[in-house]
Amino acid sequence: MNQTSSKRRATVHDVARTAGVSLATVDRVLNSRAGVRAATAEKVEAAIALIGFQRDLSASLLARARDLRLTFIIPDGTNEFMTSLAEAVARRAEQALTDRMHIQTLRIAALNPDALAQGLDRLDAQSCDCAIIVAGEEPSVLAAVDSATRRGVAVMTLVSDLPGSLRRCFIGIDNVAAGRTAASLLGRFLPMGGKIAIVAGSLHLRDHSDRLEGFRACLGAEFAGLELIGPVEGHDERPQTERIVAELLGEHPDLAGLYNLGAGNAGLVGALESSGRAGNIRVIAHELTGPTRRGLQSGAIDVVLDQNPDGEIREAIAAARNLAINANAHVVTSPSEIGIFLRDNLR
Amino acid sequence: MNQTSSKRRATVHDVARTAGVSLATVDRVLNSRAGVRAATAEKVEAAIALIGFQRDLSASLLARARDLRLTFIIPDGTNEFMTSLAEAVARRAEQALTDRMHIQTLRIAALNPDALAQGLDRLDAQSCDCAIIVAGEEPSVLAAVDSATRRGVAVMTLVSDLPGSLRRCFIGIDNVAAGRTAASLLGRFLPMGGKIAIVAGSLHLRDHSDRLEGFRACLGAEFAGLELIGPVEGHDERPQTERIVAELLGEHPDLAGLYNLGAGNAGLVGALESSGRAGNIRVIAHELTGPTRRGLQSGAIDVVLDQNPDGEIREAIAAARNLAINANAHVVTSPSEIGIFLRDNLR
DNA sequence: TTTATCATGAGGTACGTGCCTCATGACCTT
DNA sequence: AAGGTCATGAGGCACGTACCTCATGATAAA
Repeated sequence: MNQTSSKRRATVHDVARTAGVSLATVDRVLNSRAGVRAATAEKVEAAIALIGFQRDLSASLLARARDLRLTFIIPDGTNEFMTSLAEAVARRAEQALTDRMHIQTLRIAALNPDALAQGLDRLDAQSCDCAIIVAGEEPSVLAAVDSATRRGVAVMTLVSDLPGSLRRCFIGIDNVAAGRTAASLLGRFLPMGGKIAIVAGSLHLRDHSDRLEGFRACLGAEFAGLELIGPVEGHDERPQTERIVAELLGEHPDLAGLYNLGAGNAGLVGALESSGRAGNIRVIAHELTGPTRRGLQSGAIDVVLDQNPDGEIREAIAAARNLAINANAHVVTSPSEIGIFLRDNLR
Repeated sequence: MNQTSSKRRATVHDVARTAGVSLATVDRVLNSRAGVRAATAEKVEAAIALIGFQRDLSASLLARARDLRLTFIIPDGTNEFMTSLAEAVARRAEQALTDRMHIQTLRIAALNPDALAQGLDRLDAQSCDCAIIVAGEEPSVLAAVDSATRRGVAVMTLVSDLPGSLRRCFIGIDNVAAGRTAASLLGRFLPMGGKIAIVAGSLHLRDHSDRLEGFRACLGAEFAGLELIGPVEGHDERPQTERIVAELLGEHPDLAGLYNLGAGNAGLVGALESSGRAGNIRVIAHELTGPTRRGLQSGAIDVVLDQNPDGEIREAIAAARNLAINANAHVVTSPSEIGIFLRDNLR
């Protein structure tokens, strides 16, 4: 049974006493100011490690009379998932004020790596402690991430990762697992076999290709009785997706299942409903947004795999606070949970 | 586009100036100390509302040189879900120290309302700001919750709610929705119909009866081709559950699906595996624990519906902080997300 | 040796809030 | 009118950290 331990939390005073130096020196080390010999700095570091000192972030922010400043950079445009991400940020921003955090959102033209890079370039350590970005893997973006990191602006990736960069951590789901999950559900939904079509946004997007990989692997290994059609690309846009889904439906009157691993779900639902076959085909899509929600309600979509924007934003904010406490800590973030929604557990 | 607003956050000084009173008076109102006329207090309240003052929790805790103290009361025993809840609390407790929160866990004999009530009775406002409890609906518990609330210890319910009490909020999933979700999945898994058995822990537990209600409603409305057997009760214990599942399997050689809405999943998996029919029956269970995880891996269980202990604990802590900022605020908490796990998206 | 440079210590103020003491003046009671 | 009660104001100290100035002593450069 955990009893209330009355052990006092270690403070800078304790560090000073343990290291045998003055408060001023501890302060210089903690805030990496000049004027400390390497040997002295090491004594201080050792004392910190010994007594397990952890900077009190709140007191620190209070003393500086400033907030922790986070900047979210989220693609602008018609993608409903990005909109809901931005909304989740906004919701969280209010409460965060209470914890001395100032959260700013930048919407930047989707699929425009240079615009994103410029946005990152404009951030400086004086006005932003941490940037959280949703970005594709492009050279100019990678360069901007590394440059921002070196300027003292920590960068975290959201939804889609940038493994080769200096980003401090990634917040998002395991998209390979998401693809496997879709396959595993569809496989169970169709115990007698049949044709399954795959629709993607663009296979140049890492999350999309990861989902495809997982989907194929699981289907091949566990549900050999299913025949795969596609993938065909709808570029995450409503009209294109509607057109290609309509074509698929026309070409395959016996289509049994459909997996849309990208966006453009308004088009997907539109095509299904005007074909008159909504409800007769098992359909799995991604991201709980207006169109997918309506699809679930009407029965056109069976299952939606989701990223839970609110959870990811919370996670991102928590990670940013940890970074602020210990700038060179290795931040560990486990992939967030994949949300699975049916009509019956809509939130 | 949100630009960085340089508006300063309102402080007690601003409240004093706006209300035309002194700092001391504002302080007396804020901390409900005596010696303020009703009319004056109202002026202060009005000023607070006008300028949107929010107490800075961190500074407040700092000034009092103390932590926010939370006590989790979680049933002790063999129930693996409760263990994982307690583990989630422990994980969170470390990080919480950074935010000046001290988290204590009390494990109390499961299904023992009087022990729980005594535990609550022992908490006083001097040593505990908020209690978060997992409790069944019993008169002695309800009384203890109300008494604790009146003593100044806020109480929140976790997993299972106590609607009639003075508890400040409930953190948990919508169990009726969980039941509906199970039915909806099983229905899609068995498009050709068949027999489905229901196993419960005890229908006197509110969460169990809620799940049953949702399951039946959805099945009746959408999947009329399925025949329902049970519910039979296994009292959340391994041996009893194993026995009754073995009996069910024996009596129904054509069983197509099984829904265990309670615990005791080690017994469920054991019975399925020793019958040799694991994998041939679609099985849905609750709570991602050791046994259900193994069941998913081996294929004995198809889907696990989960409460996500970590998420619920985080939610509870956030709600407790809000309560601390504004003791008489109406805390709104939406039901947490129902986690749905297959072998393919295990975390 | 003298001077410059540097590492370090001592101590102050500030941040927003809680909590304390003491003084002042208004009102009520008799 | 004298004494009492009560609401309120003024101000200080504390919490843990940041950041500043100034003094002191050590070491290196001239």
